[in-house]
Amino acid sequence: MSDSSTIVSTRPPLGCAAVMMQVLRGELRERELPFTHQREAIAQVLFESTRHLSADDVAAALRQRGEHAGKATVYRTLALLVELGLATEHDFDEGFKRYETQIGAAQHDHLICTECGRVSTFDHPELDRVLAEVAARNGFDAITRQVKVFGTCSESAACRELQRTYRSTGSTP
Amino acid sequence: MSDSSTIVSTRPPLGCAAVMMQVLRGELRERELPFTHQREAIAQVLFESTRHLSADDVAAALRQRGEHAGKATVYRTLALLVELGLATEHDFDEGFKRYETQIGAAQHDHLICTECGRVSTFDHPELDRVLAEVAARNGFDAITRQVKVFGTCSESAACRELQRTYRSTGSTP
DNA sequence: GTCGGTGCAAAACGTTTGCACCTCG
DNA sequence: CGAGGTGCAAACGTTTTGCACCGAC
Repeated sequence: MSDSSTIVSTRPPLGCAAVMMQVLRGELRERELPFTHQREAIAQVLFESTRHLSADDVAAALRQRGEHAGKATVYRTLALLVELGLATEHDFDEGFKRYETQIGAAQHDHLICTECGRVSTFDHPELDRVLAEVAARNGFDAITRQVKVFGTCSESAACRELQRTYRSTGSTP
Repeated sequence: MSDSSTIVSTRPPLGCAAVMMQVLRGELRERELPFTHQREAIAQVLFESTRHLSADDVAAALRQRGEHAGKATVYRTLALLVELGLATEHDFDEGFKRYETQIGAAQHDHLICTECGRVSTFDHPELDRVLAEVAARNGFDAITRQVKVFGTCSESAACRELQRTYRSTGSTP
């Protein structure tokens, strides 16, 4: 078992994209919804990416591949993927949403650097336990959760420098 | 347009509006920023409220008190309060932001009912410990966090009914 | 008196929608 | 062939901004 709460700049895509695409195809067939070129291209971009993509990022990635989809279609398709459980939507307080492949039912949470914008993920088993306990204690049926820790990362020299500054002055930005 | 009718907070009404106002006055004086009527009125509305207010809610509350502030001023003042550490901004995925008085440095987290919109708060000491541990392990300096659990509450009969349904079918919305 | 705040309207922003046309199945 | 998807532009709702005027200190 690997140490899951270390910085993994993202999930390994490995052969995942192909598998996810098969899942998508199946979900669409099951619902008798068409598997269009645009849906394939947009899903491909998301499934192959190791980052959290905005709708704009997806459109740009398509352009770079020589493909194209109107932004309405990008939004509609991303919403569809979320609805099918193949993607998750995140709001990192940037004024827009980001999307990420959702592999299986596994939840993971985010450390967001307010300096450089890097987002890293972690997964701590105790967190699941604690939140389940809180929900139970409040008669609450949890469906999904969002755990975001904002702060300063130690990935770049600039961020480490900032950490040193904050620590010595005891201040926070 | 924001629909404020559904959001209820379980945070106990504190008689600390006056105290918070004093803190605000002090912070402004320290920064040599003027303590205007609008700032006072907007802060008063927020400090006296036990709910999570949208900018629109604040404007409406002002109107009800016979006061007035342009929406630009409302937004600017709420941003100021956040910057001064006297308020926090929340995004409950409604398409707009909500604001809440921030008392001291205490963090608290939210259970959000996706059915009725009720927002309740919780504070679990273990959560602090777990998140601090995760941050430390990742060389991350945490400044603030957001923990949101979305699901179904048991406050109303309708929500309880829904819980029963989901439990028996094993499905999630 | 001076610097910043305020109000209004207009702009900006990400996102959604209406509608004619196209495509998958 | 028909249900549904797509593209474009226009609409949307929230938030921000430009600018002339006003008010706190």
